[in-house]
Amino acid sequence: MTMNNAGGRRKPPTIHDVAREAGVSRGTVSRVLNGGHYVSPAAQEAVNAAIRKTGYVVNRHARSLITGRSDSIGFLLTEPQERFFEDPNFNVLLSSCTQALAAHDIPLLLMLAGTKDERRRITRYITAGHVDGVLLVSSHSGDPVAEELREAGVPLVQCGKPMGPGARVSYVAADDRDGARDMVRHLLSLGRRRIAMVSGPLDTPGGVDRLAGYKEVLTDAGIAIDERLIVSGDYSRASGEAGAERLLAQAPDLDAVFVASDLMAQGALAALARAGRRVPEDVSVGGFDDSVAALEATPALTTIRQPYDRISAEMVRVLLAQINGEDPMAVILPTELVKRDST
Amino acid sequence: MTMNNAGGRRKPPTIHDVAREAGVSRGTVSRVLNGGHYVSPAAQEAVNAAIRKTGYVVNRHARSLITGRSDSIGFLLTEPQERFFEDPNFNVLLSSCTQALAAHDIPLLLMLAGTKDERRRITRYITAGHVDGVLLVSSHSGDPVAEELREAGVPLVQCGKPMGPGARVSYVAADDRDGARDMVRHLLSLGRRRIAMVSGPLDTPGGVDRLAGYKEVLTDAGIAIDERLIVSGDYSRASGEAGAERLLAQAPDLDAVFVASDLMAQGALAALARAGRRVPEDVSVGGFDDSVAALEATPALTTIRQPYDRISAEMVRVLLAQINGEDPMAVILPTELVKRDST
DNA sequence: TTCTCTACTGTGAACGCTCACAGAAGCACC
DNA sequence: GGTGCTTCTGTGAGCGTTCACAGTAGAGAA
Repeated sequence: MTMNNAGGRRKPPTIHDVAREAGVSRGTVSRVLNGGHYVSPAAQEAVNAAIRKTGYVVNRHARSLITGRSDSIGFLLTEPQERFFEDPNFNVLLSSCTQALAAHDIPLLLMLAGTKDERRRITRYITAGHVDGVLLVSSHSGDPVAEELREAGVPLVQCGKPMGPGARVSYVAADDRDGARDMVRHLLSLGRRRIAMVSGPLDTPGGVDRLAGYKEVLTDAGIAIDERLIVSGDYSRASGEAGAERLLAQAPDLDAVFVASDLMAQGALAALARAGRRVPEDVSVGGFDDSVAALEATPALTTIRQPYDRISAEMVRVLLAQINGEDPMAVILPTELVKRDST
Repeated sequence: MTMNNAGGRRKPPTIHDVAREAGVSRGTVSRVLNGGHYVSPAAQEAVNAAIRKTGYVVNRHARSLITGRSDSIGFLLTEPQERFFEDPNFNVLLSSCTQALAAHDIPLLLMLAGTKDERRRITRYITAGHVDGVLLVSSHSGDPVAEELREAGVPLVQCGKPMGPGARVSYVAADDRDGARDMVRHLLSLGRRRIAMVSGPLDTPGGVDRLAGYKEVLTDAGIAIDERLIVSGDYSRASGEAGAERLLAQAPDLDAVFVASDLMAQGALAALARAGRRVPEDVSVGGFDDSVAALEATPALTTIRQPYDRISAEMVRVLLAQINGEDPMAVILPTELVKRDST
């Protein structure tokens, strides 16, 4: 029935047109549009018919001007774009956030701000009020963008723990330290004693916490920390490969490697295979994330599962709460050890 | 100097506050904001100082309400999300579109509408006027979303030729048919005569045109078309692998395969290797796209380069022109044969 | 002087919507 | 018959901008 303005040139109908068509006032149409409370069934019906007939779509600019809301959420990624495409975690996180927002009928806008220039443009867009809140993903979590948005009063939830101690910013994260503890305990239970680690970047809480969990369990077990058994990478596959090579050179007697991400673990497996070490016979390998990278690896990776679906759901919940005026909060979710063939 | 509203609770300053602070009228502030023509240097200066002092940011909702513009562009992808992450072409297309828009200081909003539900939500968001125009990427190019947006009068440029014949919708595409011709001529020049093809989906113009180019060159060379040498896939790696296996079964005497995408070609190479065929000695393999998949393949793929940077630039140019009231138009760009190790 | 032109500035009226308020109608209760 | 309550409806104001228009001042030409 939307036979009009096929060319797209004519002005779209306004709430006024709908009101006239339905024989009611603007107020009544507005009430129907926003939930339909205190509207008689007859009026309800008439308005809906008029909307169908005119092909009316609400002008969100006009609405936002009054309400101060845009009813949309931004998913902001400040990583370089290649990382976004390389790391399967983003895929999972993105689709589960989309799903969580779908329950509230809110569209998700993806914003890739890998370059400085783009970061500026996107920040301006956000602070102009085009989205009600932001789900922020960035591994460098002392991110200036986060600070800028927070200062501008934009509701914000970060994925992963931020670096600074007392920053009043919401975040949702898996319990990195506890996950690391589980993995190292598992490796110990297999009889391994020369357990190496490829950690994440040490300027991020995720990198620091996983390493801390590793050291804690070893110390508790009476095993001295050997710095030759520790290197760090940046979560990319290539850095995992390089890290494992370094470990093999520094500590050829290692009998297990705990790698702080599945993608890095893939690289490490490649390096071990090249060095002639059999996994899991000679060396046990543990990953972190439980992304598809863990399943695609040969052998399939034993890893620590990050509950991405729950993380997304919590991020959305916290963000919406904050949009409604609640205070920032932190949520830490438990991880789970997933045993496969690499240990 | 933006010391105010750190908590984000106080109302942001309006153009009125700036005007008062600078001792001028709203009109003058507005003029400074929009290019600064017909404003005295003194007023210019005063307004800029007032903006800095108050931390004023223009309210885009109010602006958009009047101008009918939002100064942002949507990049809409109606593919399933996995495909987006798998196919390196999207990465390239996306970043070059971002770059092309950056020249106009326009932010790009990425919208992934893989599911029907999400498609509805995003379509509503777009038709409500939240973006000025849409760059649409979808291989199923008779896409109902395109039709809906066109009907709603939203400026739209599609990447790749749309399916329907006379639809008045803008698009930018590489010359698929000509690219295919180049590749098949190249294979012929190497002395190959049993040239097989893994085409794209035959319900898309890209799939059809590349196949047409293949048939045309063979026919011109006096070689009869053998249907056993032709299968089709969906551009994914897996479908390329399956396609090559089918070809090997149907026509074991093939001496070349032209695969309609690099990603599928990767799969085909895997299948050929498993069957013990050496590339390029026993079988020459040609791809299409020249994405990173072509370089990552072993051996490196000879392929047809799609000029993604030019495609993006043209998409943006055509879209902006259309936003400014110009008529839809089609742009076809030439491809280029890139010789590497697989032929 | 007077007129015209240019450079600049201020003002009211929109843009399309929501929100608060006032008012009407119907019903029940004392 | 008044009073209070609930359900529904219409109206005016206002959100923060831009835009068209009117108006001022100064320079140069007649």
